[in-house]
Amino acid sequence: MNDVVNTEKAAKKLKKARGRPLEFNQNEALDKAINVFWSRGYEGASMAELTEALGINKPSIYAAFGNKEALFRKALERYKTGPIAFVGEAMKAPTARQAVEKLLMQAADFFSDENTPNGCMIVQGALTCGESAHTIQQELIAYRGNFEAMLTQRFDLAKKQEDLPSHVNSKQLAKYIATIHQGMSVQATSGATREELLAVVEIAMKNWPN
Amino acid sequence: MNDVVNTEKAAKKLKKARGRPLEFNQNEALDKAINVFWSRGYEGASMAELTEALGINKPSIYAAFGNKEALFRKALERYKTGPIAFVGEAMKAPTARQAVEKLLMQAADFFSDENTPNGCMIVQGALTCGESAHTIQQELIAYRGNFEAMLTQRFDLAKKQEDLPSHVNSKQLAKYIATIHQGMSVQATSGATREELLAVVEIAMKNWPN
DNA sequence: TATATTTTGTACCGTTTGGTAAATAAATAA
DNA sequence: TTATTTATTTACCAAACGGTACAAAATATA
Repeated sequence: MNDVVNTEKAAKKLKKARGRPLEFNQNEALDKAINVFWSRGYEGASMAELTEALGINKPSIYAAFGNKEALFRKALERYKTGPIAFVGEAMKAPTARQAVEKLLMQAADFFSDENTPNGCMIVQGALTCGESAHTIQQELIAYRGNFEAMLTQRFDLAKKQEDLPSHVNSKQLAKYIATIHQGMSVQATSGATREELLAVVEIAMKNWPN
Repeated sequence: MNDVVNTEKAAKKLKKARGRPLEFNQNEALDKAINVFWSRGYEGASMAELTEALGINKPSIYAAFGNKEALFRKALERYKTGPIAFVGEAMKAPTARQAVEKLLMQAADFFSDENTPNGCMIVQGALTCGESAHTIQQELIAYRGNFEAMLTQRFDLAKKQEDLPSHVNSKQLAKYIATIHQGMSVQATSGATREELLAVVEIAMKNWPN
């Protein structure tokens, strides 16, 4: 039985849990939570609605995830590595221009996807809110800041590779792209179609530095 | 006394009111309401906070404005003709390019003004929300639609005046400008400075059709 | 002065909010 | 079997939500 030394985490996964087993899959529950927070925003999503969407009783949610704030955070983290994983992928394109084009075109698809809420959870999760949501609001601002920093880095790299001219200001260009991206999210939330968003991308890409 | 026939409205203004006079100025109260809704959003602004900000007791607010929804609508209407009156003014510039440049540069100032909440009330008033705010959410979407229609009209006019080339798609260009505008609002809400926003505007204007 | 009319302040309403206590159920370990 | 551990269920909590009843106060009219 005790033949190999395992890490605590591995042990936890291998050993069958001691008490009554969970009756739901945590990741599936998080996926459902993502959808509620995504369409309602942090404040607009009530625990009652979350409870019903997850199909789990409230005390089970609290036992598994902590509280509403912690649930949002975990949903957000999963949102980042799931639905919007394409963002990081797009950066790997050979040129900065291709990276941005890929990012924005995929965003147009993603924001207007009829199988998911429109727009971006990170933009509309808590743009404005009451005092009680202030922490979450700040965390989302930080997420958007990281997004912009990622773009800046990509452009700095492109300049080193002489893929972008040296006179380009990476930060300013990144903020411009982020602005388009966030504007597209607002547009999608308001009902803009995939085609409309793609037309916006086409115009936005016309002034790429050369 | 009854020497001239007045309209009902005029009569109401001339005749001294019959009962106890209002102890506050309705427009000043609306200005304070604008600030609360602007920074908190419709749902994030509680009647308790509004009551305190307006310096009026709740029953007086309800007597004067109806309910929270009606208060928001009246504040919004005043926001349109007050703080953002510059939007309509900008359209009067001699060329479409100048109109847009004026619009976005003034928006950069406005969104980052330290004397008022950051961003735009129409964008962040109810981007996402619970069911109870659905009507307000739709009304704000309509407001943004009107903004875009105004831009489209301006570009159509410019095409007639041969100020814009005939191949330009007015609707698409309008949506591009609206996207930038709304993205700037998100950026300002997240802490972007006037200078940063102006840099975004400069890049955005580089690809103006010629 | 008396009356009608309107606003104000206090104190309250039912509902919904996020969150939890406590008993029961389901599993493992001894 | 019995004890231990964990999850679920029901029922509940205080606080905050939007909204209002009602009496007192302030004005114009008669």
